[in-house]
Amino acid sequence: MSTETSPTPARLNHAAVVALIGRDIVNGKYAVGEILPFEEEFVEKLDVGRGVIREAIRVLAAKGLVETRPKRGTQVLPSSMWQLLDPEILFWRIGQDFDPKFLRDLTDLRSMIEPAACALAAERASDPELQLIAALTRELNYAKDDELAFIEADLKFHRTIMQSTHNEILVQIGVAIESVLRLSVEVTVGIGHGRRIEEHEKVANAICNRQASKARNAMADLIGLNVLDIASILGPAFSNPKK
Amino acid sequence: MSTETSPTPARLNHAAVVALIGRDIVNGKYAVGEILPFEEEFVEKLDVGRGVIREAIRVLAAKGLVETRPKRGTQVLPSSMWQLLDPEILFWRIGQDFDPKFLRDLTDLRSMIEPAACALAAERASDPELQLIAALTRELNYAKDDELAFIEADLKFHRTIMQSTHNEILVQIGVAIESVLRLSVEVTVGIGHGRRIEEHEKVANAICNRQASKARNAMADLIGLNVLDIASILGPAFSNPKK
DNA sequence: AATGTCAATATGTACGACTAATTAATTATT
DNA sequence: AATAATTAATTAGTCGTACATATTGACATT
Repeated sequence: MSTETSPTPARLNHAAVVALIGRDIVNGKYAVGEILPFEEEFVEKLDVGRGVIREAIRVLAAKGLVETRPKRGTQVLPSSMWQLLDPEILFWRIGQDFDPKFLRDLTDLRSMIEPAACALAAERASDPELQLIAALTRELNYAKDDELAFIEADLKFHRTIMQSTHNEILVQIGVAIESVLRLSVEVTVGIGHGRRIEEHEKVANAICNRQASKARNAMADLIGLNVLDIASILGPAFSNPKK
Repeated sequence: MSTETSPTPARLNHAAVVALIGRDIVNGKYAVGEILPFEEEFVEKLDVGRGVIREAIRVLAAKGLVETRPKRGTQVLPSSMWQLLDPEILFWRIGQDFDPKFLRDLTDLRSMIEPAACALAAERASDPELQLIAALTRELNYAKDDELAFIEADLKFHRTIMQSTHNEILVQIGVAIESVLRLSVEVTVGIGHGRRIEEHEKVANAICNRQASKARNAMADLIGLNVLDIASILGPAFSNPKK
């Protein structure tokens, strides 16, 4: 039995290396401007072939995290170059801890995008999409006692609105925003969703009646609630984050 | 002399391969869901090593364009997975031709982001940043006869506002929408910038006096002008693009 | 002090062999 | 005949070495 403990130390594959180094960069273990270890060092430290390291660094470069140059090595780029909305980078940043500053940035974005998207959806949504939105508000009601189902329905509600704008870019930003959204739902677990459901219904009704500005305002109200919820958990660090 | 015609056919490097395949994907030469040629085929067709192909495909995968799996090959992902705001992807799409649909999507985004960003900037901008914004409006005036300088000053004006929100994500989105911005400036070359400068001054004044909602409205007006300019060039295909 | 040359070095590329995983065809089973 | 298990074929994944290329920094030259 003891012979089975480590059949082979489970060599890292390319994706694991990307995550390993990527996390260390976005979390500041490697400072901006710093040259990170040379290929050969990674090769022996992680016990993988050089190709794996190279491909991993290529991926990081594609995401704007690093830049490679002969003789100088691989340098960490300023964070203004990072593709912050890239799902992986987002995951590395959110997964770790909730940097209040970054959370506020995402909330800013959400406050700009979602209300405006509701207005667009009210104008552009197809009839089937409107029906889907209406159906989802009902589903929210059914699921109000099942936390997990409620969260999923909530997320799908917002996602559907984004899709109803018929704007590829907005759909994508919507996916990025989902992490804040999920947080704002999760922090309210157990305190009842009555108010939340009401607000969702207002949004849905406005969209389905094609009242653009009403939909915008309703969503702004909804987000306002969420922001209060988040702020009550994170305290002043969120509303007024350290620079 | 004839021996010098082709010293070496200038082998493609990794970045060139990324651009080559990436362009073909975003422009639909490889359809969504399609399996693109196997590594070995690229190797002989492009006359490069297998590592180059692999690294290139890794980059494309990092940008969400493709997904690789053993035995199946490399498959083009649905465009909802593409990192549309990635500078390279943006360049491949914009550089080619102006897809009216995509242009409208970007304009939607701009209409949501920039006015709200002006409001934020009015609240959060530091004093030096306010001075910079003021200085840039003056620079716009000086440069009104030098088209190239005018465009650069215009872009820098908008960029500075984004930076004044102190929001990393907005700065990045700002960079992404710069391409539409550039277009909207370029289409008006030669017809005088008087009106445009006026509008910029309104925006700048509102921000510098920390009047958030006034700044929001001024920027919305400015964008409204730009949209009209673009629509007048592209015609109905822009305002009401084919799905 | 400015410029040009050269050697050191880390990334860039190539090639060949092998591994691993997944699909599809084949065979065995019910 | 339909279904499940087995096997074979294929393609991405990895490794290792050798060589090419480009950038840097030191040194020498003007």
